[in-house]
Amino acid sequence: MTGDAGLARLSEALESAFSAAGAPEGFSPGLERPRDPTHGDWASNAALVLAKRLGQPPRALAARVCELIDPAAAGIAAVEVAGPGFLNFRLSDRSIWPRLTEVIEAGPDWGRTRASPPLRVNVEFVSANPTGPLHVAHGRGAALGDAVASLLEWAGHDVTREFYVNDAGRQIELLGESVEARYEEAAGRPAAVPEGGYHGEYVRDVAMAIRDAAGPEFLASLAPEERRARLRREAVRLLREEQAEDLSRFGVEMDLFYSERSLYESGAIDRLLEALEDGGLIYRSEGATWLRTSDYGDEKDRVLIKSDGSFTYFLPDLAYHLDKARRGFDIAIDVWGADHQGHEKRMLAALRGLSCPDLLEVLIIQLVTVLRDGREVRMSKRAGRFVTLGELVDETGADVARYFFLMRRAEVHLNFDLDLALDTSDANPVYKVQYAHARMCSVFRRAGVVAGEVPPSLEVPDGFGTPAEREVALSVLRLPEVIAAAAGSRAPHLVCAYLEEAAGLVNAWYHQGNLDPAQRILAEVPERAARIRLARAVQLTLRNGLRALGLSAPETMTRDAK
RNA sequence: GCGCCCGUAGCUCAGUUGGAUCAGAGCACCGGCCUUCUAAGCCGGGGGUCCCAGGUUCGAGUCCUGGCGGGCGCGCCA
Repeated sequence: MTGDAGLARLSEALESAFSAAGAPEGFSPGLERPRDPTHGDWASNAALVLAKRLGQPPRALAARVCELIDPAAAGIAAVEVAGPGFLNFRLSDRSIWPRLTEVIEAGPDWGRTRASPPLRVNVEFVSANPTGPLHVAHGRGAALGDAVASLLEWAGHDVTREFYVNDAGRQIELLGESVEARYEEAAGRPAAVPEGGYHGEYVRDVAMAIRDAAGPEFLASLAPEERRARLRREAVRLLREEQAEDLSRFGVEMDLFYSERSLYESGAIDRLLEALEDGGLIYRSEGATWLRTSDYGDEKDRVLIKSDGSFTYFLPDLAYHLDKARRGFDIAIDVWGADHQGHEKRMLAALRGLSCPDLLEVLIIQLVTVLRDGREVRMSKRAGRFVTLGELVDETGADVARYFFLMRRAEVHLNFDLDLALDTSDANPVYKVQYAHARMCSVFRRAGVVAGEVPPSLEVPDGFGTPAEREVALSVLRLPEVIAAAAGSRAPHLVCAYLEEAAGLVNAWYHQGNLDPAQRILAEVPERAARIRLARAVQLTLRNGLRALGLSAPETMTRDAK
């Protein structure tokens, strides 16, 4: 829960040095991590930023700050002026070890930070129509939404995971008619799936399941209207259950499934229409009722009530989003597929018109292409032919599928490479990270220690045996800031990149022992206890990083016989 | 035609909030090492006009403008 205490020390020492050098009140020098390790552990460009204001050459200013900074207070071993006026800092090894102690003490909470202020955040994702199984695109939304939610929790916010169920409206009617057609067919009566209806094989399965559960005589005894209503209701219920089951197997647990139908029943839609009427935000034209979204940034006004009297999708959806504000959420994050991108402007505009300008944040995720043997696996929703999320999880496992969905930014088209996903070597980034974690656990078993009982702090060693060891230690310390940054920018892929890098450093460190047995973690040398503690710190870091993304961190992994 | 997203190594992509110490990773390829602290590795190497052209700046892969190329969306469907 601590953030980075070592960085805070350096930051304070640097600030007071700048202040003594004549920096204006309230100036806080920036610190960043240089890409090039020869530039030290931390660097500041503050002298360049201030040079003009203070009327001094950047290098001279930097040199002055160099003299003024107190190395002991800052926890640094060296500071130097570089290039046009950068300050490069090298942390002292003695200041790093106590921070590893903090990592071990934090244990399962290592990586969590406190948010100020903590916000109530609603993350809405998947929200698939209950008209069929979830497919791979839903999987990407599920992985991303759940990971963003989790990262926000790790960053100290209060999060609700929510699925909006479109259990009303035209698509549900079509589903009911499609199921009815399959039911009639099975009874030997001629019937056809309606125009725009659902043709997938699962529709037949659903129809049969309902018939068998209710008893064929019972359904046959109902009046046609009643039977259709029942088939529709039962189909929605079954498909919702199936979706929830698929999500659960994928490791996603929703806090709330919010029913669209409930908005009609609670009167929320009527109240919204009244409020819109009173506010003069709607008008009638060509027999329809329109919302003045173009007054608030949309390209054109949008229909809420069609000329046949039925509602568009937009009306209940708007009522739903207003309800999120009513329930007290500070932020509502919606995860939408690229095909819904056109709705973003109208929803933001409508909420602006209804005095909720800052509520909604929309994350648009681009499409997913599944590749097998380097070729695209073609999908067709109309023909009901697609890769379902369930099939994907069966084939790759939940961890692999989730990781592959998360490792790219949401804005880029995703190529899901099934061949790489099924590779169990370190070439597969998921296994690379999980293996590194399992290796550390193996070291504990070999040493006969229980991971949770590794003492956080014995005496602090003077330094690190090798540069590889030092790099691992510094990498470990970055977890909280990486998670907080990923949460802030709603970008789980930043955590993936970090974990892969950390795993690479761990592997390099570990494999040194193969070349030189004295470098093994468990070598009988004085450094052994310190190395076990570093192994524990890195194991916690990998595990908590994986968990913050919603993945597991196995302690043992069996490899398939080759 | 309009809107959103993308364009960086052979391939897949990172590059954090408006820059500096930014030409990067993984895979593939080539060369060397290891056969283990179980978990298919480790080290090194080649390879790039960061789509193009302007602009802002002391400084642009990053910001602005205009092009070009690709994806998606533009219903009183959801």
